[in-house]
Amino acid sequence: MDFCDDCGGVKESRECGKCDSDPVQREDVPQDVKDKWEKEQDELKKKLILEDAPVIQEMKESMEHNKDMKFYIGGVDISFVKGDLVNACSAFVVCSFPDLEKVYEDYEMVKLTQPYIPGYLAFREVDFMIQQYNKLKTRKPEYLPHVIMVDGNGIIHPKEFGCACQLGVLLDIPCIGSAKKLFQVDGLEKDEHHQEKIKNLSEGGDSFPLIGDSGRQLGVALRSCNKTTNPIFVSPGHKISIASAEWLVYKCCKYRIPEPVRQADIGSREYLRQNFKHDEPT
DNA sequence: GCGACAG
DNA sequence: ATCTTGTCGC
Repeated sequence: MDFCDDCGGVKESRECGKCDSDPVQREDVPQDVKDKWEKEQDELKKKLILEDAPVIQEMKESMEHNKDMKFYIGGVDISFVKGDLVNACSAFVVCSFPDLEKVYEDYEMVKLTQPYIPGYLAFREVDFMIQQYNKLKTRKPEYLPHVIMVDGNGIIHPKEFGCACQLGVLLDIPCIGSAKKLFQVDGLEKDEHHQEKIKNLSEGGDSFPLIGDSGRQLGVALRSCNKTTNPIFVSPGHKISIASAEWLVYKCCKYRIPEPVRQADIGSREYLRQNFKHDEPT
């Protein structure tokens, strides 16, 4: 029996929608949906700001001058039920900064209706995050985050408008993308050149810029702590510069993944393990 | 045409 | 995204 390298499931079961050998079975997304999404990205991109909001400067100043101001950083992530293409848990957590204590967490079962298409992740996941942000805004406004970190990319994206950009623009607050794998866009490659640069990241905080064929820098590959050599890929989502995004993400890393996102990841998996039974209560 | 393709 | 087991190292 064959197993899928991507989802680990039996190939014939097509659990991840990707491991089928029969292209006819593949859920081809209508071209008009992609066209619609592309136009929406173009529209939202007009509002994109890649400069630091005042609060980002405040955070830096507070750190540099030992003021003891407290800030809040949000982390969002969605965990899935294996073998279930629809049910998932969306997490929104808030950590204090700079101490990185979890001060708020919200988990919600959601139904993923839109497919995952590289380049259009936001259309699959961002609505739930906005929903949970609004819930937080109503119920615990004292914990509203000054910045949100997203498990995905900001401007490291074919249109320089990834998930973190879309969330940032729609909420109009600073957002940062932190991805575990390099999205190979604008000529960015994980070739031996790239691997060599990774080997040269000798300690936590080391990084190298990700500059595309266009000559534009889209983000950085960051060794986020000493415990790992495997970098994360950081790019601004909205209202923050590349340098500040890198700075803030590094400040949030106790482990490889920035703490707010890591807590959202851990929390949502745990929530599924305890609350999800194999027949969803409508 | 072929490979690549965040989560 | 999801699964799995051990293994190596601090």
